Amino acid sequence: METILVCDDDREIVEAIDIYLTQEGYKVLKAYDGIEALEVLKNNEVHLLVIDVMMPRLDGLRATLKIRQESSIPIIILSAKSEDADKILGLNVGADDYVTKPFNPLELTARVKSQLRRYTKLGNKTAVNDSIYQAGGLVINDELKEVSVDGEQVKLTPIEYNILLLLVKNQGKVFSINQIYESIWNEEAIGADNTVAVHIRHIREKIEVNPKDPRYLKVVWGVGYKIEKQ
Amino acid sequence: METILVCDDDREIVEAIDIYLTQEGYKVLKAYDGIEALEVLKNNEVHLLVIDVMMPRLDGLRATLKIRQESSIPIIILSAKSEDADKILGLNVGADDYVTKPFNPLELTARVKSQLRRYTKLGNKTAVNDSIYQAGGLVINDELKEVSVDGEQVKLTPIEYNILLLLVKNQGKVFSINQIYESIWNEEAIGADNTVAVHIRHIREKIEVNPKDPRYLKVVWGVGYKIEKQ
DNA sequence: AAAGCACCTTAAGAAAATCTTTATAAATTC
DNA sequence: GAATTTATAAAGATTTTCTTAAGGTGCTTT
Repeated sequence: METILVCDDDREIVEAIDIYLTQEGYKVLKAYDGIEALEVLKNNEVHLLVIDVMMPRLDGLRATLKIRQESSIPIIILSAKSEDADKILGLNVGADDYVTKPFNPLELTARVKSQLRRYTKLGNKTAVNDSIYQAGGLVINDELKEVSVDGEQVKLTPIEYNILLLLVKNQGKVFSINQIYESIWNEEAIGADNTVAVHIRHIREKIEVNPKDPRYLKVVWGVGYKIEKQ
Repeated sequence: METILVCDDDREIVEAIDIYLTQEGYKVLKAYDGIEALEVLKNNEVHLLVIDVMMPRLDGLRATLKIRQESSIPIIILSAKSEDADKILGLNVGADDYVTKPFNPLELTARVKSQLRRYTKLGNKTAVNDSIYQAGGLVINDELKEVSVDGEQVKLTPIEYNILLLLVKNQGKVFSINQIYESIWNEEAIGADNTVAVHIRHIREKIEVNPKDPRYLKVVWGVGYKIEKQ
């Protein structure tokens, strides 16, 4: 369950947002000015901050600037100030979203969910791309050593995995049986035809709907095997 | 330099956005309907998508739905439809932001920058932190299924791994041999003493400097085993 | 159409990895 | 000191994975 901090000196707004977000299954913490928000953030694991601009002591923009120096949690700014310049300033200061008052709480909720989806599920460029190789519905996560086809995970033996990874990493490129053997086993391929062919069969049994009519792992007659770009 | 795909059947809007984003130092690719956008995404590394809703062939919402199944890049939806229900639908379908037409290109630019900051610079709540268990120099990464001692990785068999994980997850707590058996094997522990003891020995051989004088995996005589909080 | 070769398939045999049991030694507790 | 618990090494058993053997099917060339 994610925890959301709502910070606004208008207590009615805080209560209203509390009701909607709690209904969505989130845990809601409250603060009524920027200093209090900093304190709550220091003592709790918070996954998203909804913060008003116009507040006593520390206003929302300054608080955002300070929080952004130490934290990467999503920040949604609320403001009665709807001039474009204010929005642009808030977004540039470090906010992920800017919602002008008065707002529909359902829209705010949808924006909260979108930010949390990004923060907790979708991840970012670095985390996502480095070790993921994809060919249509065939996905290999080389960090976790996991393979899935159309969302269903499949179990491969180590040699099966390495052959498939070689081909998915080099989509569109045809590898002869000898090339496959030498890449995976790191030795000269002498009489290895059948060994590789059996592994190919096993891979197809595991990733293809119909191994006799494969949609991923294709043969190029007289040349070798490939996985086509999807 | 990040690459942004702008997709709208209104070519003047595409050109206008191109000017502003290129001025900010981004590389801009263009598409004029959802099908074209999918094609560009397939053949290029794109870091953010700006996409209009109302387009021929494949509209922006359906395109977003499809793209989200295979990609986690930020998506900003543009739309002349400014009803709250439309915004909520777009955000729920998978968009990171929703901007209603007509829009100030400076505001759109600020929102683009905010989304890219999130995607390329700010960290996210990685699952990795949730899957790391540590007891001094003994670290278990349960997502990668990796164990290391003082920075050196050690190879454990599946049963060894599960026993160690149980104990590290519950540091300080003593588990009897029967409790260990029942937790790992999920069956009643009858005559299992020796089986568990052998695995304990093997674990110690792999993680301890001196298995006869273990610093992690301790016995509590007559009670069971534990890994102390370090 | 026939021959030759490449690819496909199945299952058995071999090898490797892992787990459990056996037998006994060492340590702890009463 | 006796009884019990824990520790240990190695053998035996089981499971998993890989390779080989044997033969079938499909494609290409003549």
